[in-house]
Amino acid sequence: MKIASFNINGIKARINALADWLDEAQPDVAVLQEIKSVDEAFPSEIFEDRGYNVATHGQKSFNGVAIIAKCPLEDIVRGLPGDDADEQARWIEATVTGDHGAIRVCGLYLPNGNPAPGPKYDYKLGWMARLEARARALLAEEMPALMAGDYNIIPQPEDAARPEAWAEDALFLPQSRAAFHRVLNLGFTEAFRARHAGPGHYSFWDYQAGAWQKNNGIRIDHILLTPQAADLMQDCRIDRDIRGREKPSDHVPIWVDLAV
DNA sequence: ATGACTTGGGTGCCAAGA
Repeated sequence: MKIASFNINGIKARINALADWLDEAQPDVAVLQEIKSVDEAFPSEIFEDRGYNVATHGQKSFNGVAIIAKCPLEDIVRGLPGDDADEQARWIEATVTGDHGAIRVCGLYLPNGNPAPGPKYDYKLGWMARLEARARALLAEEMPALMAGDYNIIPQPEDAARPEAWAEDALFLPQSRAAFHRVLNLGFTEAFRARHAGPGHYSFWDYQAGAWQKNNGIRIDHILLTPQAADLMQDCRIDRDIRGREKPSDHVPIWVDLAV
């Protein structure tokens, strides 16, 4: 089962690029971030025409996440637990079942947090504390599960072409990275790093200042696997070339192949 | 050191992104 994550930076602006990617990559499941659409306006037909079931958790203008799957989406939950006052649509999860069993799939769009320090950074750290709580509960289930999405975290210096440029940024501050590693160290496997070592692997390139042409990228889209899911991993890749296409998102897809 | 792109809506500019 191929499970992908893709921050599409606006569903309306990405319909053609997204349709092309779906036709080629053929993920069985995908979590999408930054749909920037309310649920009622989400163009589900481009997915349904290709045999996907769709669940969205959107809001007006900003954020918004979705999950699509060629199999049924069961037990859909919208919103990250822990703060009933949080109105930002950044979390969705559902259970999908393949030929060899079920897996819980969580899609997330972690807050950017800039400028730091400030209220946006406080929100990021608070959100990550809630993520840690949900992560602990997932591990306690002792079943195949994953948390995939735009984490807005550069885990290590090798995950940025120019780490010095990010020293004061909310994506790379020690406190941000520590919060990410606290979640990871609960017992998750970071799928990409379990299979690919070394620098030069990125999932985001800024639209500005020729970042793509200079390969000035960062790796901020991640897939975290529970031990039961990690045992099933067969592959994990970043679809880098997507960034060079017509009207691209500033992120590219990352995906895992699991023997589910 | 600074600039610069792209998106959606609060529209002909603005906030937000990372």
